[in-house]
Amino acid sequence: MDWEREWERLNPYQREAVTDENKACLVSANVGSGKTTVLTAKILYLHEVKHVSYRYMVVLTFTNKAASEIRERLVRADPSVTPEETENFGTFHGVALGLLKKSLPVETLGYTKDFMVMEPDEELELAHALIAEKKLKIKYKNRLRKRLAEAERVSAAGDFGVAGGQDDLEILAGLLTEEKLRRNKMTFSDLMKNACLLMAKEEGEEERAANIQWVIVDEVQDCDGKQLEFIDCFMAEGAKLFAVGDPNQVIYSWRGSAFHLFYTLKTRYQAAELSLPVNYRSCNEILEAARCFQQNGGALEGIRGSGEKIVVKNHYDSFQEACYLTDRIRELQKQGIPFDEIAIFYRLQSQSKVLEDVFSKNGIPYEVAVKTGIHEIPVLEWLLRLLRFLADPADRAAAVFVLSSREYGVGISAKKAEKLAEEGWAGVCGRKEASESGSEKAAVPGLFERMVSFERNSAEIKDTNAFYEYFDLDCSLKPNAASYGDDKANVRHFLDRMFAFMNAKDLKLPEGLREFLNSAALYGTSRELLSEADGAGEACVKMMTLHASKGLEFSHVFIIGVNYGLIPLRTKGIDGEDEERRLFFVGITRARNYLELSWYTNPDTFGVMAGESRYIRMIPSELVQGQEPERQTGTASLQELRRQVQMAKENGERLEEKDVEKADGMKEMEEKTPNIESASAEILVRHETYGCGKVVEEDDTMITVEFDGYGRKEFIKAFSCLEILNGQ
DNA sequence: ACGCGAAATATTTTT
DNA sequence: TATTTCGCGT
Repeated sequence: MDWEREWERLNPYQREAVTDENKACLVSANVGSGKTTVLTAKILYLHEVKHVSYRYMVVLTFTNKAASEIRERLVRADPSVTPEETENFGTFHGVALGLLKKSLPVETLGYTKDFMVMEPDEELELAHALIAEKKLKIKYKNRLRKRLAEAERVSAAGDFGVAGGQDDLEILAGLLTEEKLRRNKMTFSDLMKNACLLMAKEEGEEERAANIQWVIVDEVQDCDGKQLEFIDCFMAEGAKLFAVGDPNQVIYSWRGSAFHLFYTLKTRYQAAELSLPVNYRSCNEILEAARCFQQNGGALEGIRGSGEKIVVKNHYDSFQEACYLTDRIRELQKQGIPFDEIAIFYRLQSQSKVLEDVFSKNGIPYEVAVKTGIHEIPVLEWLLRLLRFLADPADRAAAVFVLSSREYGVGISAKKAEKLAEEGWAGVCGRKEASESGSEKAAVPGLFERMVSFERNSAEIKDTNAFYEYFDLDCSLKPNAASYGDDKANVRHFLDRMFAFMNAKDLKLPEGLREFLNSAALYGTSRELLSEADGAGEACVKMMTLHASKGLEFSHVFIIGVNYGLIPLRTKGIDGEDEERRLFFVGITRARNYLELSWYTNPDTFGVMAGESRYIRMIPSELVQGQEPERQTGTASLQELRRQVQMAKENGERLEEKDVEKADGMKEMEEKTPNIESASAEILVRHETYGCGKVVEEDDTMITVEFDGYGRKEFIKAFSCLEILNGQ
């Protein structure tokens, strides 16, 4: 490979980081400063110049996406790398799983080598089953997942008893651990915990860990305690550390990432501190604005020069905004900006709904960045349970789910399925008594029997078709159902993936299935497991939360709802507020060329204040291209109509609109709003389900509409989806 | 089983 | 600030 060429591309700061010789080196990498480039270059440098085998490096990332990006770049620069050499390149959890499977003595903890990864939903189900079985008293059962995670963090931090549980949460946690061990399963956090535990033990460590000479970490600022400990295990064996991260992009501290992490690492390993100040991504105006939200004082230098000013806009409400964005995106597209270079960021997932509605009505192709995982597709969720049962016939909950599923099961109640599963158990244990409960079995189609006898027959099932036919899946997927086509495609695609995985690893069915499920648990959120039918294709406008925007970049970025109460979100303490600021920083630094911020005059969500967020006023005005509030054309929302009426009436009698400082702008507006009936004789509206109707009464919060055929209906204004028909 | 006041919680999400 | 849930009283 051509190391010289790679070297040429680096700036002096990047070079310094790549060649750093310290035992531990912490690189404070600013946004858009070529973090991944440095990471890849470091790996290549160690290999090419220092002659360190890839095998002696551990490369840790937070997400699968980051892991595959590094691997891709590595292969591009050095096509000779093999997957075997880079076994320890991956996510923290992936690498931990690999170590546990290959070299760590899991037996000493009571596990066997073929343990399985337990997905979060499975753990939650198990917890609920245990609560029912042991009659535990647990408060806030619907927030159990959060409470358990919290309890685990607290106990990991060593504050025993501080949790001071008023319920049986701690007992439950204990039982859960026991049960997981009994079932030979580990959750994501168990993977980290157990890997640390076993690596810290002395026996056998010299042979294994002493080989690791370098630990290379991406996005260190997101590490939690366990991940830090994992790194520490390698360090204890004499490995060197090269970690890259950005303290300004700590936006997941609510998930347990340690905020003082840079400081901790610096003192623990006397790490050298370097920085990558040069931002290659954004134009000056955007960087200038970003600096206002930087908390960690490192310099942020741009090299791109000036571009467009930042645009700040004010919309009446989110509906108006969505209409405006529709036009704006069309306009941009006419100027040659492709859809997939445009992104819209917001604080809350729920904010995407209005945009989705308006965009799909107006034919703007969009994609909401939600994790389109397996679990959101019912048929795959069902299949997954089936596979889980096949991998572990002791998993009764999985069997019950499969059989009693309304959509794909055999149409029996959960209770009956439970009973059957229990009897089936007896059947499996002592097969001779099979004829005993003949009447029960005859009533149930063959699905269950096939599930139970799968293990015996699995050797003959070598591909998707064989599997599909063995279970007569056409029968389960119900050819008459509307979703049959999609379901079948999804199932077959998933099975294809499974068999491809097994063939690639040269595994047969029973073990191969377990391996595949483990891998699906860790990498399953990626789109690869889903059918290509949905997703792939034309360029789309991307819509996502500010959190989800981290690590991405776009030419044009719109951040919407920059109001008090949303950005920043109303938070508990000062530290939470700091994180909101970092979140905003992350958002604005995604933009390469154009950034537009908008806020609502009349937010339609409770708890959100009218008026621009303090954050907008923190941006120096010379960077901002001022803009008058947009006058609405075309379809008017109810609120907009009200505004127009008000404007007409108070013509000349100017409102004190300069008084932006006031947070109670919304209240003020409502007080000054005249009753709509005094200004307009008859207003016709349309409702999604009731059709057309006439407004008969309206006050500040409620509106009453008379519909043909439905009579009078009352709506709360903030929630009503009424379209004005004669608003102009 | 139901009603009431007090208390707690809300948002972001990868593996 | 609004909604949900808990726990205690009937």
